Amino acid sequence: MNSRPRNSLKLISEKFGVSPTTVSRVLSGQAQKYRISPETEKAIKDFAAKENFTPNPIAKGLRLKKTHTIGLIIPDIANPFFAGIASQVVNVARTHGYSIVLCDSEENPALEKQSIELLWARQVDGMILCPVGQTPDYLERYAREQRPLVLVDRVFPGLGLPYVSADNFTGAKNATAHLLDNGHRRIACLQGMVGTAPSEARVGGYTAALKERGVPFDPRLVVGDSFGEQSGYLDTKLLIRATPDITAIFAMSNLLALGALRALREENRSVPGDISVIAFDDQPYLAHLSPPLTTVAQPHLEMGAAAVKLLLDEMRAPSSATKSGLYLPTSLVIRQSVRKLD
Amino acid sequence: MNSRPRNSLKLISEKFGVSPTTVSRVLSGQAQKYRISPETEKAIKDFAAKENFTPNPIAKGLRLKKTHTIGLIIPDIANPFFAGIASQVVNVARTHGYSIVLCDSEENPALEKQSIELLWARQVDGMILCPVGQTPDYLERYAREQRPLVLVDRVFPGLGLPYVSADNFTGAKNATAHLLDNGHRRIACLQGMVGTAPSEARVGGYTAALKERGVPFDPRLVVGDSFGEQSGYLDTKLLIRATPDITAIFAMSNLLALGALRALREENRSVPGDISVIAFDDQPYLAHLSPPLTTVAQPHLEMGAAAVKLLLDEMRAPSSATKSGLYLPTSLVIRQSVRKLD
DNA sequence: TCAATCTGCGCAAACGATTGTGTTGACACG
DNA sequence: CGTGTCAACACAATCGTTTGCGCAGATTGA
Repeated sequence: MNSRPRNSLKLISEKFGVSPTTVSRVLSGQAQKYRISPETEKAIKDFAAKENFTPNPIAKGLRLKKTHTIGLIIPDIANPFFAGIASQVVNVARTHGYSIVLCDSEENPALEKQSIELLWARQVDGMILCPVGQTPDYLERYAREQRPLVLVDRVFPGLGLPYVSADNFTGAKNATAHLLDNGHRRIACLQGMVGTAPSEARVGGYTAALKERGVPFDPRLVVGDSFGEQSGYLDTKLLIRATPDITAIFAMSNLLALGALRALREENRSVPGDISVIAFDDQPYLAHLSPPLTTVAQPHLEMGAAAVKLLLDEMRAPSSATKSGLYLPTSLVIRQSVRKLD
Repeated sequence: MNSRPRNSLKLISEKFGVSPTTVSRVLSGQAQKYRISPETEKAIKDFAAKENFTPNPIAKGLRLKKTHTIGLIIPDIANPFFAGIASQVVNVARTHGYSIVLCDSEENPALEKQSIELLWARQVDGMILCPVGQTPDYLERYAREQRPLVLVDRVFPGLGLPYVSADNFTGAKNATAHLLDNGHRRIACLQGMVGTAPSEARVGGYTAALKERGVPFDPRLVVGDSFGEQSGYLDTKLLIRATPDITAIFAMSNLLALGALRALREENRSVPGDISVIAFDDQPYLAHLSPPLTTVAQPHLEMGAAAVKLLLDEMRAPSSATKSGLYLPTSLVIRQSVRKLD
């Protein structure tokens, strides 16, 4: 009733009067190495093709201790940024013969840790992780244990784990420079979760640009503590009350920008008439907002692809000398949310 | 070097001077059923907890022919609609002890078929599929083979497979009625891929609403053949040339609406001043467009959750009498893209 | 005292592949 | 005729679990 016999090496071998060994060797292309006769080989191959039989990966996994499976942990797969990463991870992995087991940590460090353990227990060959929190703690252990694990986006350099991230520093620096070029001097900065590498790097780029132009840095202009829409909304509201002289807002995520727009609309500030806005991370719909938003585009597709490739390297070489991090360049997409001041 | 010994029943059993059988029974909660002494039980349990050992799922899968794994095939994980479904699938599956193997068919029927085969070969216990094409052909086989498989969104009723979808008919009907209520009579309809259930149902709802109000149906007003942005853009362009008297556009997807907006902007038609627009499928950013778009919200989170539950049912009951389909209600989200005509 | 019952486990065969090491029969060569 | 070579495979162990029986010793009842 519940049994779905399917095929197996044994079944096939009986059908041809040979041993499972022979079938296995034929199907793994070792036929001539083991001098299987061409007739036997052809018969078996034809049959396998007709039934499109593949040796059971579970049994294979048990024997070979390789599951051809990669774990992927994402803080929120419904977030387009991460969905984009995931899509490339899935596709590149597939072309290399790997399947993806997907976990969603729901922006929850505890669940993230749990998922990591789950995936290792499930014998994945390697893992790609977009960490959620600030504290790597247990990640360090995996680094020591030499497990194939690569970090994406919210990376932790210095942990001894390979990682790939956008060049947040330069991206933010260029965006800020763009605002400065357009005459803005009082530029507010809606940052993301403090302590995370992307947020720190972006704020770093922001201050670097200011310093380069000799514009004084005002700590009151750097606000926020989350990448979410709520935070963008609230902090923008507070901002235009506390420092009404700002002429531009640099929102360090997509959602922060949306929140900012909502707040500005409620406060009857026009964009870019009264206040210019730059977002971080491009998404198709940003072009359709009112106004179309200027933003720093992250190469999130490339990030996903790069992560898989780094991981594959890591998986074949038990662990080369130093784990290399990878920063991918961003690009400034100029639309219509920045006004030129005179 | 490559060997990661880890733990195993055998290792643990040797540590406690018992047999692997005993350890297995303790860890699967069969201790008293097999009269394992409380001391032995506790010792083993404590050790397992400390090392947080779990019996190797691969070996378990081989023995039990159950992998506690569900396959999920999505046409495009980067599409927020599908990403939303996926997020719920992952989460609900997790709470039931199942992991998700994710495949992306890239809107490609051939790749879809290939992915299905891959997943079955990988011994998934069940599968959730968002089909891409119009022709079910090979799906029928799985229905006959009684495999646990549930369809989502682009469903095929009458195939003998359980499915879950939004109530596209009623959703479209209500949206059209909303336009009619606002005085619109010449309502164009940007449909999706013809032959797919969602598109047919939505067009069905549209015509039903017209008929109910006695508004004549004009076939020239129903155009398009894809859910993509390009199609929305192009067909809108053509539409306002061919039938300039339209006062409203019902775009039957998100992306179609974006395309329509782009075309209308280029043609200098204001929304909703000159032309009203209703979209299908709500996404957070629609509220931030100019103007905020009125749309038919699909319960895509619920759809994902329902799919998993249907699948779990299917997996425990080899196959009850008739496979039931499930239509989840939509809701009309009224924003500012529909103008009241007088 | 002997059989019956109970306690507390162990044996060994799967599950479906992979692999190092045989084994067998045919043929060649000297 | 003896031996060596070669073609064409087969054996059996192994990966880590689960599970239907089975079994030895202790206790109990009559």
